[in-house]
Amino acid sequence: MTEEKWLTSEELVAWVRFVAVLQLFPPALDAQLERDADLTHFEYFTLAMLSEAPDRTLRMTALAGRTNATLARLSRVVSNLERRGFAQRMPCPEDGRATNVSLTDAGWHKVVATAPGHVNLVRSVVIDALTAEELAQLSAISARLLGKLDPEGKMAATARAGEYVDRRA
Amino acid sequence: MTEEKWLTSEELVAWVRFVAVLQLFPPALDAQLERDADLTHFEYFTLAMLSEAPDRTLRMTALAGRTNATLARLSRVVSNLERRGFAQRMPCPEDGRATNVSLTDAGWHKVVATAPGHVNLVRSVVIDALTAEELAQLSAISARLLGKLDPEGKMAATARAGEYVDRRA
DNA sequence: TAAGATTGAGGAGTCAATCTTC
DNA sequence: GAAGATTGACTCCTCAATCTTA
Repeated sequence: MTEEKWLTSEELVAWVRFVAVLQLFPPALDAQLERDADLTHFEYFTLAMLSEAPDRTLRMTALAGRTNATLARLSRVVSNLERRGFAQRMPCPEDGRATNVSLTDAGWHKVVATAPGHVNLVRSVVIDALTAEELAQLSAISARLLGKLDPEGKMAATARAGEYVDRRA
Repeated sequence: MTEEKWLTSEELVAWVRFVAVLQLFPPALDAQLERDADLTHFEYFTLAMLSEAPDRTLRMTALAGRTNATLARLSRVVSNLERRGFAQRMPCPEDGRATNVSLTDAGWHKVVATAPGHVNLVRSVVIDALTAEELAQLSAISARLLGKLDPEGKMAATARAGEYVDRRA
């Protein structure tokens, strides 16, 4: 407010391009997953995070952190996944206030069946579109931005990062 | 689908970090603008694009391109801006099918009053958080991604990129 | 028939209020 | 009182259908 500093033209171009990416990328992720698996990207990401957890189970709050979501949003999405048979809620034995969410067998199979097609999209739009050097730069830049967007690191998705590991073998 | 190629661990970390940015950044933009100006980021961006246009006027389709939005979404948002007195619709004289949207004086003042605070957010989260080199890398990487996300370049926001120029003077 | 734009219906997200357990 | 989680009310977005003009 009191700064009165504007953007140079290079800064401006960078920002407007980046905003366009922020606007166009999420719909592209949703489109592929809804078409091929009838899942939003957020639903897929939620199932993927559960599939990586011990016993394929997490508390609501922990899952909210891994998916960068509010508890209110997650609660509705989990209800929906539960209705479709992909997830299941149970009271947490250790803390009566908490709720545990588990991936069902059907949910596990859903992730396994959906992952390859989704990875192909990620490869084609990001991984293969950039040089190895650029991808490393994107990774570093994202880490810096997350430092500002989530200073306390509550959103722990970054830490584990096992979303797309190969589950065959 | 038929590729069966998975991600290396470096690729995975880069992707999960970037997804977190995609999830956290838009809410951060909305929060600042709604708090300080009672506008969503999309509404602000729409007003800003109009403020850069000749006569502060654009056809709906052109404005949809500059804002990376569908016509259906834009139509509802413009109705809302019109109701609040920031924009105004008029039939296009040259093409009876088309609609022109203009920024009103109130809309112009709204953009001018809102821009400084928003620029401060952009500076603090992106511009000042990155080195000059990283910002240039982000710009180049964004351009590459847009090439995949919008191959035909219909979303023309990138081309003009005058969103945040200093309008004093 | 296609292009430009709008709208109805339904789904998804947000904020604030609420309930229960710690 | 605070933490964990859910829900009601409202807004926003999407898809498909529709209307008008070219």
